[in-house]
Amino acid sequence: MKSDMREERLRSRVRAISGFYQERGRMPSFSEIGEMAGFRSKNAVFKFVNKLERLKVLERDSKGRLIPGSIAAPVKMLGTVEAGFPSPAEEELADALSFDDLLIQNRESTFLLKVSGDSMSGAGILPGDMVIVDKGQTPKSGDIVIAEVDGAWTMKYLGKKGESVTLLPANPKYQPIRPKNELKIAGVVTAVVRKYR
Amino acid sequence: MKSDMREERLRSRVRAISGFYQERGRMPSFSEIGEMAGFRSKNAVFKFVNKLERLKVLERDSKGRLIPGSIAAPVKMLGTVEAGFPSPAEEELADALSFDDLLIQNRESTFLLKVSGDSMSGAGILPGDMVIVDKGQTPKSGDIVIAEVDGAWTMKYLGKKGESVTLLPANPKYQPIRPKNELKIAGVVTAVVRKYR
DNA sequence: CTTGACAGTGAACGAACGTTCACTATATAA
DNA sequence: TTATATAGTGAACGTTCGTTCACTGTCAAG
Repeated sequence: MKSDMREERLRSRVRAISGFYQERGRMPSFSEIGEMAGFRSKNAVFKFVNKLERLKVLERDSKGRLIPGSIAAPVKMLGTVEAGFPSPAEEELADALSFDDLLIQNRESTFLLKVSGDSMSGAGILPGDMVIVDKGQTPKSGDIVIAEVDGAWTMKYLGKKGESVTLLPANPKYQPIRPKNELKIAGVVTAVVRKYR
Repeated sequence: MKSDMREERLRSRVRAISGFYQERGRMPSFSEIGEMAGFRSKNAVFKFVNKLERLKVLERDSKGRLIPGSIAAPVKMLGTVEAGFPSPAEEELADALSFDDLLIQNRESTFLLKVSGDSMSGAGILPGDMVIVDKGQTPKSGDIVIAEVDGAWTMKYLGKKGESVTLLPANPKYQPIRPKNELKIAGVVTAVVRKYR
């Protein structure tokens, strides 16, 4: 088929722009797009950009300047493990997303902590993992929180029953903590990230 | 102290630029920076930008155009859980990083899968978690892989002993799999992400 | 065979951009 | 007190940007 070639050419051009944005953190100018895509005319770029806008690959902000559309997102979200390895056709349909957008709600109040100790290993949080902590959220019962109890910092489940508050480890080796004096909750664990290589 | 005020003003200006970049995915122009920072003169912006370049907050690419420096990274990496809640002073010293950069080595060959089933729960990978899979990496013994065995897709530890290959679950409920015919490995699990809210 | 949509060339234009120059006000240090 | 760096104003300038117009070649459908 001939339209395959056209589509492939479009795709590779989008890949070039996407790569440009990923590498340099800014959108290419029209002339730069022209170079990458092999246009001699700026007008060709202009029409091309309009098409990409229609496809939501690119967008424009309120000032009319180019900003990334779907190309900003680095990975594609696909099915489940059982569904297994996706076909190229399925890949096209998948949403792309950025981990930064996915995992961070409020950038100012969020930070990262490295886990040491195995007191939460029953909850799938292992030593060496990173936890994303939001200090801006109100902790609810059942949340995993970073708390200061009697001078020491720990990560535990927060258990509230009426007025009384308990900190529960997710490992039977450790005891629940019923804070004697005051309990300072520094933040709520909103996500866990583990890197293998 | 008086220099505190200056530093705070600088900081809030950097925050404004950073926020602009986070929101719109592009760097502000000089006049936009001027508006945000409260400059009436473009030259003030020019000098200000030069300072930020020295501080590596901003950089310039080969074409001399502004690209984000340290402000591109959305979260700060701090100490361990035991170290606990960091003081503002410590926060300044911490490296900022982006999850996208941290977790993805090759954007083209990487995708995301949702975990179903508890066969890897012993390794801290629970149902509902997301695993980041790189189909471009060569699987080694001990890696967690996505594999097709006799028609079905699973996630397991890869065990190699000489010539023989075994797929090992991380849950005693399940049996190791010794593939009868061929074994297709679709990719290596490079990271796990779990979101709580 | 024509008609129209698509893909691209080339030139022209105003606006916005980043840079530079000359000058002022306010602090800090000698 | 006199320098000297820092922080800012305001105007001018050349460059590059995105946009637009008129035109050409190519393919598919009527």
